[in-house]
Amino acid sequence: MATPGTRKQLRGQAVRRELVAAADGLFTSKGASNVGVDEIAATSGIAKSTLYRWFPTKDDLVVEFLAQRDEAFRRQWDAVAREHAERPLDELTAQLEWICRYIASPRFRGCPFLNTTAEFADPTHRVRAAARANKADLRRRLTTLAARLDVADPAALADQLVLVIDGAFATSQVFGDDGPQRRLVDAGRALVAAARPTERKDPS
Amino acid sequence: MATPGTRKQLRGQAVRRELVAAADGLFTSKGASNVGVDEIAATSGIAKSTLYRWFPTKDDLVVEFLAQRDEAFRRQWDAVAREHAERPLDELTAQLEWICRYIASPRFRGCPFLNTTAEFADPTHRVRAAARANKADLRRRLTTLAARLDVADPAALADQLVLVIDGAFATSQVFGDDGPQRRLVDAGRALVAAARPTERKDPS
DNA sequence: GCGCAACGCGACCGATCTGTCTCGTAAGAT
DNA sequence: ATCTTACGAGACAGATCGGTCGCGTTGCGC
Repeated sequence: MATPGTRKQLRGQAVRRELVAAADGLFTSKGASNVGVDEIAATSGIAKSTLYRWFPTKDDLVVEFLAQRDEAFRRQWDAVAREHAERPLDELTAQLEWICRYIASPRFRGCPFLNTTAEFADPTHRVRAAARANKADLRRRLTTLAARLDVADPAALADQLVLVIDGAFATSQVFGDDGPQRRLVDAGRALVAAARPTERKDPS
Repeated sequence: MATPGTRKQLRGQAVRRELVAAADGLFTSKGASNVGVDEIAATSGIAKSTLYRWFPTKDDLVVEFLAQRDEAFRRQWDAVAREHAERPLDELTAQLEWICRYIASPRFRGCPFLNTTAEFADPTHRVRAAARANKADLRRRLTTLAARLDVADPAALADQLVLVIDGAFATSQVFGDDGPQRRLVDAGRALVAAARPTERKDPS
């Protein structure tokens, strides 16, 4: 972590990044359990023995892949949140909009956290725990965001928003580009509107 | 299919059912691609050579597994629909309620159609097509149901309902029993309420 | 300039996978 | 009673998997 002094450690970190980058591409396009370690080594141009020096098992590589995806997700979320600090409804709309664009981007092949959860059947597996951490974080963020919208039950609204977001992730892989995920933003705003106590049409 | 005359053909159908039943249990608990053909043969008590007589490849068995799950899903949906023929909002609530109970049942290990979609990365694969058929059918049923609720855009509401349903399926595997899937019925009713043009609190 | 550690290359191991084949047997059709 | 056919048991083939090991080479630290 903190300040690697020597050049060798720097190079080591570069090797790690290269490995995770190659693994990310392959895991994303083919599914983590459908990618062999040899293929990752060949794609990254890094020997298999070197790979196993940095990641003792393939599962470690999968966990690191998810950790980096998780960090990217949180960074993107924070960046959007910063642009709509005082307007929670606008922030929610913006968050749903970039998720929608993210799903529609050609490189997207399904939410990596949901995909690995489906691939690894054992709920106690480390990969499942890594995926769960991301979704728990999303749920938490939505709860604090819902609390800033004046609704009766913020936790309930947050969970409903989790449903439409993960639903958009999941269903986008079943149908193509014309799937129900296009209604994500509308669905989110509809849930907020229904959760509002009485009035209507009043952006806060 | 139609009337197997001889006793031998009858026995053949029984063997098929036995195989699919064993495969269903294993595919559900461990994931289709994490189950070997030998294990299915051992569990069902049927020789592997016999298995390959009825299902030329393992993929055929997975497709049949999905087909039977699809038929069971449609039968359940139809049965619930029949009980609420003239009250579309009640029907939707009832449909979401049994899906919620279905997810909460101890044997449930994730929607088989979403699971196999995540496991088989190739969108042109037959298993993916079988899963897509089920979800397209669900989308169609929701569209006709939404059309009976007096909303401006039935197709839009149907897609939003697909999001919460598939979201409940997906997120239930990430979180445990206390996941956001508990809000499925509330979410569905909220989407309907928001899609209604003006009035409020009026069950039709 | 010397020595150590990281790297590339690739053989290798044992386990597991899908799918094939052989053979002995038992049950149904005629 | 005979013939046919489905079945069980299990060996077998060919491929792929995760992971280990040894060896030659290169480059950084001292």
